Parts: sequence; structure tokens; C-alpha cells
Amino acid sequence: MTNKLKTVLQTLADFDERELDQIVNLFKPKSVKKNSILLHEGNISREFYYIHTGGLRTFFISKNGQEKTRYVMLDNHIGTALKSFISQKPSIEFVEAIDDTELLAISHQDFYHLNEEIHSWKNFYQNILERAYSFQNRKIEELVTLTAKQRYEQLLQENPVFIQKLSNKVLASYLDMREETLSRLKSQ
Amino acid sequence: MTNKLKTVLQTLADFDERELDQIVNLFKPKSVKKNSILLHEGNISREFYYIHTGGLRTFFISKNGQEKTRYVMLDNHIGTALKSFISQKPSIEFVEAIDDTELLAISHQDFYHLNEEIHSWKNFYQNILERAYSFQNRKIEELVTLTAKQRYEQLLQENPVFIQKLSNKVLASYLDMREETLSRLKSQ
DNA sequence: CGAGGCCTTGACCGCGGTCAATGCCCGTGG
DNA sequence: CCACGGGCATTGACCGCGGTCAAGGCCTCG
Repeated sequence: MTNKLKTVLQTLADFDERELDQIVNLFKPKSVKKNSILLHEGNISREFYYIHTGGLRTFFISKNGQEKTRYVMLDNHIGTALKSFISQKPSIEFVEAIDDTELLAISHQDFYHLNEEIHSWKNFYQNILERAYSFQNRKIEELVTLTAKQRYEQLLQENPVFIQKLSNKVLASYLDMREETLSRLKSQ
Repeated sequence: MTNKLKTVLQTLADFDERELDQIVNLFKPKSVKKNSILLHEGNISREFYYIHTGGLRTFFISKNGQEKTRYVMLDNHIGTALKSFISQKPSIEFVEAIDDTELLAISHQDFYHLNEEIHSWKNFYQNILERAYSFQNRKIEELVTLTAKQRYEQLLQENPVFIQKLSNKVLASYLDMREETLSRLKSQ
């Protein structure tokens, strides 16, 4: 489990073996059931996750009570409710397991500790931020230029695993459309 | 002009006086006319800007030929076509002066140089990325939860200077609606 | 002064949201 | 093991927000 994590970390920054050991020791294993909430709206995001198996999603609830899924992490991916993790202010997002999930978590404290101790970790974090920024940049592009159908078809092409693994309810909220609309699109 | 820049930099990271001098010396003054293009789609974003007077915007052009404004910088603000600046890959965004503009620009080369030379500059850049991320996060929230009218009213409340300084054409594309819709909203 | 861009206003319409009814699957307890 | 209940998916009918197209007026700048 920690070996896979090391591999992932290495793709994002240049760590030596001693640093990697120091880092992965700070990631604690955790096992959560499907539908359990790891972070509740209003609380502060204090953990950063690596997903071994299963999956998490972050979402928030709009004024009119609808869930809006922002980010999905499946096997071998990393992330958290980043805005609150960055600012250490109360989150508007929930973090929820979309499946029975085995993961590794590092605390915010340890995360920022590493930021001061390990030079490459700053690069790692910079890289995370750059990717998160670019990801959202793309999402905005899609929201303002594509129709519901085009967004669905693009995901189908680029990330079909999402369509297999997510419930229609979650998938629809991720694609920013209603369940009914997604259902109609799926049946062509 | 460089004094104002120093003030802005200091709000984003903890520089000492010598560092500040070293940094601002790398910012070169530039004067651009309204409607001139500082970065063309397809080119690589190689400068990071501080706006002294006037303003810039970044926008891209969608498949069906419409301009979509992502980010606006007015007096005393900083920014650039960030995605391309980060990746040093061709930009899908333009950078355009929305007014006659006096600005200071630092090259990507010098920017990343500072990232290695000055410890606090890494914090500065981290801060920029965190803010850019949070800004976009908010924008996505607004796009998926608010109506055109609500987006306009929110901007009116939180950033009325945008509504005064931007043309309807640019303002509409910033708010992700057509000029006609914005016009109807303004007349209540 | 003329031309071209920008803004406004009107008429129309289609995408996708809303509401409602029904079916289906699955976990839970008797 | 079956009966029941609740959540999820599907389908239909309806409708409203905001996009599209078009025409006309106004302002700016060469």
C-alpha cells in the first residue's frame, strides 16, 4: 500500500529514498464504509488522502438543496477538500466515501511540517496546486462552452471509469445536470 | 510605481527590504494601449504582471466564436494567463488591455529563478496559486448554483468597480451571459 | 461627416430543469 | 426465506431562463 503511494509521490516531485520513508510514515491507514462522511460541511479539512482502493468525492449542497460534486478520487489518486485544507477555515464541502474504501491519510499539521522540512515537498505541494488549478480551469471552460450532452460525451471518452463506478446520482451532480437529464442522455 | 508593488508583494509573503529591492528590479515597466493584445492564443505566457493603472483581462474563444473572460486585473492587482505560465505550454487564453495601461512585468525565467533563490518567493508563489485556486473554486460554485441575474447582482454588491470599468461586452462574457441578457438585467 | 462598433429592445425558441408517477433493486427484520 | 420499505433510475408532460436572430439608435474616432 505504501509502495504504491511512493510511486505516486515520485511522479509529482523528486524525493530521495530517505525522504520518501519519512513521508509515508506520516500517512496513516484508514478504512471507511460506503456512504460514510469523512468531512462534514462547517468543519475544517485537516487530512489529505491517498486512495488505495475504493473512492471518495467532495461535494457541497446548494441553497436549493442539491448536491454538487466537485472532485472524485478513485484508486491511486490523491486529494482532499482543498480550499478548506489550504485556508484551515470551515469547509463548505463534504468529503464522502462512494464505496468501501482503504486509504492513507496525512494530517494538515504533518503536511505543513514537511513543507518546511523537506525542500522537495514544497515542489510537491506546488505541483498539487498547479494541477488543481488547471483542473478547475478546464472545468470552467467545459461549463461555459459545452452542453449537457457534450459534457457527458467528453467524460465518456476521457474518463469512462467514472461512468462505470459512480451512481447516476453522483455522476449527474459531477456533470452539473439533473439525474433525469443524465438518464435521458444515457438512453441516447 | 515600484513602491506600490512592494506593498502588494508584502501582503502576500514575508520579504525583507533587500529581497524586495532585488525582486522589484526584475519587474520592467511597460505601457500598452487599450485593446492591444499582450498574449495571443497559441503562444506561451512568459510574463507575470502588476497593474499600476488601467487593466488587463484574460479570455479565450469558444468553438462557436464567443469570447469568454476568465480573469480581470485592475489597478494594483497582479496576474497573468496562469495556466500557460505554469506549464510553459501554448495558451488557449489571450491577454488584452481593457484600457490604456501602465504595468510592470517580470519574465517567467526571472520568476522561477526567484523561486530557487528566495525562500519567501516560494511562499509568495504558493500563495498566488492558493488564491487562484480558491477564486476559481468560487467561480464554479457560482456557475452551477446561481442564475444570470443572481451572478450580476452578486458582482454588483461585491465588486461594483467591475461594472463601472468594463464594457458590457466584456462584463457579459465575464459573467457568462450574452450582452443582450446583461442589458436586460441592467434595465431591471 | 461617415462608418463601424456597441448597446438596446423585441420576437421566438430550445435546452434542460421541475414535478409526478411508476418500476426496480437491495438490505433489513420478522 | 419472504415481505416490506426506501432509495435510485426511468419516463412523460410541462415550462421558464436565457440564447439566438434581427433591427434600430447612439457614440466614437478617423
